[in-house]
Amino acid sequence: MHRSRGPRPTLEAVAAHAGVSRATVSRVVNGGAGVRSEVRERVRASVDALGYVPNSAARSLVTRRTGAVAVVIAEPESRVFSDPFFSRQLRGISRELAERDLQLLLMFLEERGDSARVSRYLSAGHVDGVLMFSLHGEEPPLGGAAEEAGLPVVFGGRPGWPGAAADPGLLYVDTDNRGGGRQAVAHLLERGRQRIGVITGPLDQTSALDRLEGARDALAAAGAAPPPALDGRFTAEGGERAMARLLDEEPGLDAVFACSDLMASGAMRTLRARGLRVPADVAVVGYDDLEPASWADPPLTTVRQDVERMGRIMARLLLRRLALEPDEASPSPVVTPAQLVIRQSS
Amino acid sequence: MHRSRGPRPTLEAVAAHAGVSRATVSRVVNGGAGVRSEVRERVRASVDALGYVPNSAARSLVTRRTGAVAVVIAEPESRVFSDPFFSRQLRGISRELAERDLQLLLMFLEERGDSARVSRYLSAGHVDGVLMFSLHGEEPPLGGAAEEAGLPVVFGGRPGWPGAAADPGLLYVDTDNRGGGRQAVAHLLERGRQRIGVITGPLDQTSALDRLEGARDALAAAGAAPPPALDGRFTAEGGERAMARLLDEEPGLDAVFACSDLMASGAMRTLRARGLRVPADVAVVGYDDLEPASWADPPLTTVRQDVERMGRIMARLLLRRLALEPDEASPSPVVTPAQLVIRQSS
DNA sequence: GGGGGGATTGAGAGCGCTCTCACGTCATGG
DNA sequence: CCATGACGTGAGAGCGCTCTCAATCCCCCC
Repeated sequence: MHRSRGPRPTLEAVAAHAGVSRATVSRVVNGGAGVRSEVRERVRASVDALGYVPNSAARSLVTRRTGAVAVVIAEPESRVFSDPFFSRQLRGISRELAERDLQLLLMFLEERGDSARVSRYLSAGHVDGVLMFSLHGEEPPLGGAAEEAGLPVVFGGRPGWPGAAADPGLLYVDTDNRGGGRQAVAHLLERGRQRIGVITGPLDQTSALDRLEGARDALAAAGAAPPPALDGRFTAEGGERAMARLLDEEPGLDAVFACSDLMASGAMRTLRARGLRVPADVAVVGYDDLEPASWADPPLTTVRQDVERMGRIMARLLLRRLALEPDEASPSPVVTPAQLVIRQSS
Repeated sequence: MHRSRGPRPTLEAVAAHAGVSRATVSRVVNGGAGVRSEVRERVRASVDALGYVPNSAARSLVTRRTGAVAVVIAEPESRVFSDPFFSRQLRGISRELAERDLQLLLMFLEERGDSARVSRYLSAGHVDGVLMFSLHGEEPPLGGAAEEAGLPVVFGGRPGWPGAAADPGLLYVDTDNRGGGRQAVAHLLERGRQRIGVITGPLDQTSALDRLEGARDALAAAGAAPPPALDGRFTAEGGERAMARLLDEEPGLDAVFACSDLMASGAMRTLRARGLRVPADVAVVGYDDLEPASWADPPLTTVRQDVERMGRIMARLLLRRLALEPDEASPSPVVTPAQLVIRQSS
């Protein structure tokens, strides 16, 4: 029913067509409360007849709402996409936002100049709120810019910069990385492994650090010494190299906890290359439970986190900050559980 | 230098601060042409002092430009993210857009209702153009809505709906799937394989269809019969099942071309389960050259496509449509090459 | 039958910005 | 010395929408 071509119809045009005022059309378009049903139907008919769609710029000029939320990822896209962690989280976010008819705006913060660009964008009022993934923990990245612009922010993953822990207004969603690390190593201990190595991620990320801490917790609880640990940089190649060095440095090693499935896959490559059997000679536990983890040979024991749910929760926290979600209590950070999935590699 | 808190400063405020008119400030903010350098500097100083950032809603209300481009993916996010094809393409797109200071707006079109939502969003003038991935080929998905709203659209992948081929205005970027399929199978033939099976993707996607056609081309060129082909749905499980059926139905099978690496990984699982060696008993070629392809055991021969470049090209085509990129010739579809990467699985 | 009150509706004032035009103000050339 | 531009600047008209506020209408009850 769209009268196509020509300039898009405005409220004014619809009003004229329906024989009412602009205000009335506006009311109908925005829910139609307080308009006689007869008039409402007439206006709706005109809207359809003309193919009217509200101009969002005009609308948000006056409402100061954009109906969009930015997801800022301060991480190279390569990492983001090679790591299903983000994808799943994004899916959760996107689902949650879609339900509220909010748009998701994805922004990558990769190179130096990007920061200024993104910052400018956020300040320009394109979005109502920000979900931020900033994994490298040095300093509050764009938090400043966003907050200055009065935008509510929710972080994905526990922020690691100094003072973050002390900031009561800081909102984030994280998984229980420490608990996950603890479970992984406790499991290896249960299986009777004696010398357990850890392949960690970059320790400037709280997730990497927490998993290592969890591993230490488990060993400490069993009265064992802290494990030898090497950084595998969360990549397959890093895992490969770290495994090699661990084997060289710890001759009796009979188990390894790799803090990501990617690193575990690299580690298994090294083990295979050296003729070591998994799990007979060396047991391997990963982290993440990516899909490929189950294809590995042997299928990988790993730690699963409900990442999609984390995404949803992030979105929900933001919505509460935006006060779209009426809720009495002021929101606070959320940590979701991690769960060991036992397969054949351990 | 930002005077924070309080309402954000407007042009008016900057004008007052600098002692000039709103128009002059606007000129300075938008490039500063035609303003005496002395005045320009004064205005710039005021902008800094007040921390002025233009209100994008107000701006695009009058300019009818938003500075944003939507990427619409008519595919479940699960698929999108499990398939690095998209991620890389997105990276290319995002890079290209970032260089032009355009924002990327990612939208998934997953469930039934999403279509209306996205369509509404596009019509609402939130974006200047659309990059659309619509793989299932039945009908022009949102093309209608976008075009009706006067938005330029570039498709990722050759659209497959009836009449698409005939539409001269249709802009898309694709890889040479047919050529890739041809290379894969030609390679297997060169290796002396006699009975080659194909595990295809869903044939309602042009990419899947083209790869199969390519395989047929290669066999036809060698004077061989068309290959047995089964749909593996572009998933690892599908590949597993398809491989099993192929083995059952084609006893002498000594090679398989799986039209995606995921399916190849599934196929290899089946082969391993049946005690068949790769490549001694059955050679395997995949498609995509995902990172995990090289971790496989043995590392997977596959077909690589420069996906990131495809993304960049898509973005560039759109920019030309938007006339941001001055260019004499009217843009036309682009097909990028595919390249066989030989590893140990064949 | 008249008054009160709630439900509808319309008029109009902006939201913050861009852009056209008209209005100086100088430097130039006849 | 004045017409002629070129250049710089400001005034003001919207862009399309929301929202307040006042006007109007209708219905009910005394």
